[in-house]
Amino acid sequence: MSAVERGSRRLNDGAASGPHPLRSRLSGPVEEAARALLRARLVREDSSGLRVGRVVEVEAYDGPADLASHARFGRHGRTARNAVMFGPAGVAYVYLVYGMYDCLNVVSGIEGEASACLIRAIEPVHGIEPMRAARLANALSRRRSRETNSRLTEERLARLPVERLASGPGLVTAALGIDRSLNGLDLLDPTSPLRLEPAPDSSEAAEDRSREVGTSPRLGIDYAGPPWTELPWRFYLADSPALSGPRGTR
DNA sequence: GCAAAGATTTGCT
DNA sequence: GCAAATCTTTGCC
Repeated sequence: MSAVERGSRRLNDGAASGPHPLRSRLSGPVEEAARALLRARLVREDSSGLRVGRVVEVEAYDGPADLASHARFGRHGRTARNAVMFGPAGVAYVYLVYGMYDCLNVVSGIEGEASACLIRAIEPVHGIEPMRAARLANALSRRRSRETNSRLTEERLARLPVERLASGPGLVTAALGIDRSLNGLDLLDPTSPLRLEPAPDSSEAAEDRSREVGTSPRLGIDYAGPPWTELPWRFYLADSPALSGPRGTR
């Protein structure tokens, strides 16, 4: 076997690797991409170990015509920030919102389309304590926490239920240690330090598949105006305790 | 070069 | 329930 052939095989199962199981659906219409992301595993592998979450809430953003999308900027095309949105499906688009929180999107559709899905919440599956530690480090890095009472912040986070560790777009990135340095990363590459994997073929995943999908308008996009504020482009597993809140539909 | 606003979260009233 | 925190990006002068 040549080095190239070895590189095209999975490290652990030895089977030939075909196209990524999510690639086809992520390359389709953005609503289908959003539904494909529900139940998928978001996997973070770095110096603090392995962290895995089940995607339970996403929002679809449909390219430059969608006035709620960052792809609408750039009168004559793309801007420095939204450039990766115009790339192929499966690329990470990470941006800073409100000067404080990083948000993770998965680029979808075909190249040049610039549609993407915002990961709004995950249910922690593995690496709970590293997630909690990352949330704490993130909270303490903010001036507000330092000036008020870091002891209280610490105690609150220590008691925070597992399903609240990543129950919002800014909390997903905090729990998994995701920032803008990961912008442009290929989430469909099984060797990426941040990647997407299909729900495993197990009884646990069978339960996942029976969970109902709910939809609602997207949150926090009043600036876009109708019809964009009305489209039911937020998708979530209806029974999840990890949905974003308190503003979210719980 | 400058002003305005933002795909959020938290803590206090 | 409301407003502050915080800083990058964008559009316009």
